[in-house]
Amino acid sequence: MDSELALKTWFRMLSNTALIEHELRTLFVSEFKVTLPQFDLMAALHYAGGSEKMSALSKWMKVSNGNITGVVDRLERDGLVERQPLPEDRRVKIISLTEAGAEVFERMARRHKEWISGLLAEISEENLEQLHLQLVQVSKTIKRNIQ
Amino acid sequence: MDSELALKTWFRMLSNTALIEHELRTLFVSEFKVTLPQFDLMAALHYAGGSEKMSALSKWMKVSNGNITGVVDRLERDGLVERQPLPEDRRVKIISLTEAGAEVFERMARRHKEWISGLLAEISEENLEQLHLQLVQVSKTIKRNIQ
DNA sequence: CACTAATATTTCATACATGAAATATCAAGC
DNA sequence: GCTTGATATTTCATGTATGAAATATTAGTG
Repeated sequence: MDSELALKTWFRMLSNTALIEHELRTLFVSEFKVTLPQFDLMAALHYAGGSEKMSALSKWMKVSNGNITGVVDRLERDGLVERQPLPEDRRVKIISLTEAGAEVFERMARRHKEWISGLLAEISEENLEQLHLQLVQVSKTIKRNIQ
Repeated sequence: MDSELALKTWFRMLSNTALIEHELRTLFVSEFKVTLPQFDLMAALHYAGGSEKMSALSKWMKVSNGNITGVVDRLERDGLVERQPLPEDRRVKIISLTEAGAEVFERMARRHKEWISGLLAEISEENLEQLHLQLVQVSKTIKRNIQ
């Protein structure tokens, strides 16, 4: 196995990801004053049907509990999400999108999709399909080699 | 152009990168007590021939000046790099790997390559070659669409 | 030579990110 | 009912990250 090729491929994957992330962060902040982690958390809430426990967010987003606390703090301060108690278990906090948060999220999700497809626009459907399949394979391989 | 496919491909690229980065971070910290950004900075110094100006590091690593200051502070504290003045321009600081830093870097670079090729081990040479080529194309496309 | 521009680095306020410790609550078994 | 252990969240110390302001120095211009 050619470990130089593996390394080159990894560096390219890393730099592509960094480029796109940097661009997305800039766009989100300038158009919505929302950071990427904040958008990710709102997306997690959206796909969970609107509300979720702190611990479930932490697991889903694969970040630490402490991290979620901070991101939710700032989103709450900005009126995009709210914390509610769960009567039957007073340890739990339920986080949900506020009305304003849900409205902003819809607009952000639409723009996000436009931005991504804009960045990858000139890649042919066929190539993109093939790339996606390969990335799925890579994902399986990595997961096998990590556990 | 299928923007759902573009989005799926992006998510897969992002999650693969996050998985590998997480694994590398864990391995670097447990085996060398060095963080990923610290390794990256040492790698930049190594490939620059051993020493470099702060501003050149910032440009090369595509991070802000303030960030470089902090990473260098901690590497200096741990004895892996040192700051030296440049007599002919007293604004400049030259950062270089110490003897200890260079020695540790050699070991880290070797392990890094082993880890990456280990993670991607079961991917055939042919598939890896193809993936690399596609990622290079993606890189060109993105850069065209960002400027 | 004095003034202004530009360049190099650090400092600051803010926001992530981690893992470990602290706090609060619940659940199970005696 | 009380202890013990598990679960949920927050707090803390540390290390990235950004962009803007502050500082120091150099270079260019009248």
